[in-house]
Amino acid sequence: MNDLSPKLIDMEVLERVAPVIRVAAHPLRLRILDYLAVSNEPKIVSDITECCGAAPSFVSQQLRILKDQGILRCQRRGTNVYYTIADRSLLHLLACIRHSQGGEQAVGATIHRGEE
Amino acid sequence: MNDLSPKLIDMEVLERVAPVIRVAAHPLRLRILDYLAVSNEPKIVSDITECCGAAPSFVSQQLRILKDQGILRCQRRGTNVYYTIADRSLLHLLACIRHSQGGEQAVGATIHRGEE
DNA sequence: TCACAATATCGCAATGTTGTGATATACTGA
DNA sequence: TCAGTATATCACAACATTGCGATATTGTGA
Repeated sequence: MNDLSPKLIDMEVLERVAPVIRVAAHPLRLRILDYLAVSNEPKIVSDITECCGAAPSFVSQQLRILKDQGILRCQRRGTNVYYTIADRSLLHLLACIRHSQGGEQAVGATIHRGEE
Repeated sequence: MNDLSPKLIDMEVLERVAPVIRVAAHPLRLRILDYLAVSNEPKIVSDITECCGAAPSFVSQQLRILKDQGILRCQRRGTNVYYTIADRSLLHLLACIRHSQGGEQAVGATIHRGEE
């Protein structure tokens, strides 16, 4: 009943954060992030595709979504395209998931907006 | 190229976690969670509705989604229904968002599956 | 019992997401 | 230049989500 609005997170902030969270809300995209995080180096699309066990075109689409959100960055070298994590926001989330694989799970991330 | 699959988070786990993250990927639902977290006590639907500035029917639907995922719990008392946080998984996420309102933002959560 | 307030559900149109297969583009080496 | 490999885009059907207004349900107090 009493007004808590000064304590609440700005609706504007929530609206900015929600799409980033949405990007993480898909098993395949989480897998891509996890793979790139564990690899700790740029990876080419065919490797990412293989580790996902999904159709290349679908993986490519998901890579684009992640890139458009600024989570990934890519660089072409010859016929290959290397993807790497550009925004480490969601890594905390992955770490939490990993640490709780049996029983309770965790999700944690730090969403950077703008520069690193 | 080399096989990192033993280090990767199980696809099964990612598939279980993704829907919970998805539930958080909406500004209104984040607002509801934030409001209940800050209030730190059960709140009735009309209060939640007011703090959301959305149509009652829509808020009610979102409350159901959160309840169905086990994030919220509710209890009717007379003509009112009190909602409260049942699963503190996503609170870490809210805390991270709050701490980074200006500049970089953060998302963090611990997803409990099953009992508290 | 009835009017009323609080909440929930329904029905629906608009929009977005998922996943596939076909096709296009970019680059390399022969 | 051409065939071939790697990646991206397109078109599309199936399905899910968003958000609203109308209607239903639940419980209270008169």
